[in-house]
Amino acid sequence: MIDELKNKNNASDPPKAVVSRMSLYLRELEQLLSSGKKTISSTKLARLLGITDAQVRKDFAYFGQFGYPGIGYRCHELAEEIKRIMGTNRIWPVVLVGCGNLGRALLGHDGFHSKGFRIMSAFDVDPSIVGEKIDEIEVRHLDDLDKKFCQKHDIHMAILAVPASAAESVADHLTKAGISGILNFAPVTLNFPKSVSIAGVDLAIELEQLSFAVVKQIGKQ
Amino acid sequence: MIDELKNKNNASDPPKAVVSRMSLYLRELEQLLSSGKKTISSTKLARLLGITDAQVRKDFAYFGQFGYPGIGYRCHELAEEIKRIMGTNRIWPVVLVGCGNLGRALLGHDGFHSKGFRIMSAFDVDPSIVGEKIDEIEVRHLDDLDKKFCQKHDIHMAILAVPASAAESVADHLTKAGISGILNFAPVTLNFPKSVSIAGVDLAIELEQLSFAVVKQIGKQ
DNA sequence: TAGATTGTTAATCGATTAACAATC
DNA sequence: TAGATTGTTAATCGATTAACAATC
Repeated sequence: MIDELKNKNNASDPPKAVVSRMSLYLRELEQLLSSGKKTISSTKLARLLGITDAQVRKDFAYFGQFGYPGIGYRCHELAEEIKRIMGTNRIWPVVLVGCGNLGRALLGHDGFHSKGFRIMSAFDVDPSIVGEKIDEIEVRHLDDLDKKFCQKHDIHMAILAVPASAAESVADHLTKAGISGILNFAPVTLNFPKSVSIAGVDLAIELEQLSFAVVKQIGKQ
Repeated sequence: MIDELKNKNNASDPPKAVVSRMSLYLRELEQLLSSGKKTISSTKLARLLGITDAQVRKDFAYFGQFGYPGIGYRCHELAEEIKRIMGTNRIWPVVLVGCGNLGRALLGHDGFHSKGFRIMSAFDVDPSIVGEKIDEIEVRHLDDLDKKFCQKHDIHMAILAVPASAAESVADHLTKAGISGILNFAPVTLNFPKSVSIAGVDLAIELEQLSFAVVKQIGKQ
């Protein structure tokens, strides 16, 4: 049936919300492992995340069968499966573009390292910053970040921490260099073909969302 | 039980996804305004965000009627309405807890300031950091951040940039001080009563999500 | 007016939840 | 075996989209 084909084709393309929760499951599993837990049930994992047990099982079902009826999930095994699914069962070299306030903090961010992301080079266009050494990494000029560089160093991802006004043109530069994943911290929408994946993090918007919730909360008092 | 029913039926409680898009609309409107645009149609606004025009109109409909048939939306007016809805039509004093690498970067983050968020005080527990001055702000000991302090300075929100291991207990401290909104950068799930709103930003997870998309993309080649 | 565009209703689509046979 | 828990199907719930009368 046509519907069946549609469903099958969509099955290899899990909903964004599911993929997003996979990272949360992994984060909990790492914590469980570090506290010595060997197995976990969907019910308990769900409670940790404030969701339903059915959702946990359904989410995993998009990718395979990882559990043991009567037992639950083996934490280590499941964590490894999720890493494989997410593509974080390897080391990813990453570049940072924009070495201002935020960029510098990201350079030294521990969390990246422990998930296997290695910022192996940093770039800027400001002559007063280019050549500087930050955390053992010498800042290079953005011009050096070209197709040749990305191929040589197997670079597929960039962290973009430039001012809003520069974001679009720098992102364009990155895609021309062959980068297909951009973590964008500039407060702008980047409209690119879907062969380039863009994750946007707008810190001020996060606070704004909190403001909405807080106003609602204060109103209740 | 009655409260639960009320919440479910409460039309004044728009979906999270809608609230999240309101911030994106506002961001686009500010850009349109700065480029001199006076009005914008739902179709054009939708195109800027890669969504449908119907969704734009439906989203606004949760909060009221802001458009003019035949004309569209007046950018300035709509921006002001969204600010009012989000609660960012005022200045919010905010505190920062955790003055490490990331915390320092957040202290000087321009984006917060332009949305009206003012980090008016910073806290830590490390004796080698307490007393230090960062960006004109003296770091105080977390013990000083109590109910009295929050009431005196009208503090409702905190930015949490402490290590994962400390996050839960510090967040607990914050809620006891009367804070009802926490922007959490620690890579842990914080389970709190819903009278406390928590927005979590896990930078490593953002890269992990990108990894998933990039692996898929590379596979297609 | 004629063309443009909103606000809203109904239809569609997708995601979550409940239930339970299968399994260990 | 008995109790626990998965994987999956069907039901429910919610969100998005299409369509169009109302409006400027």
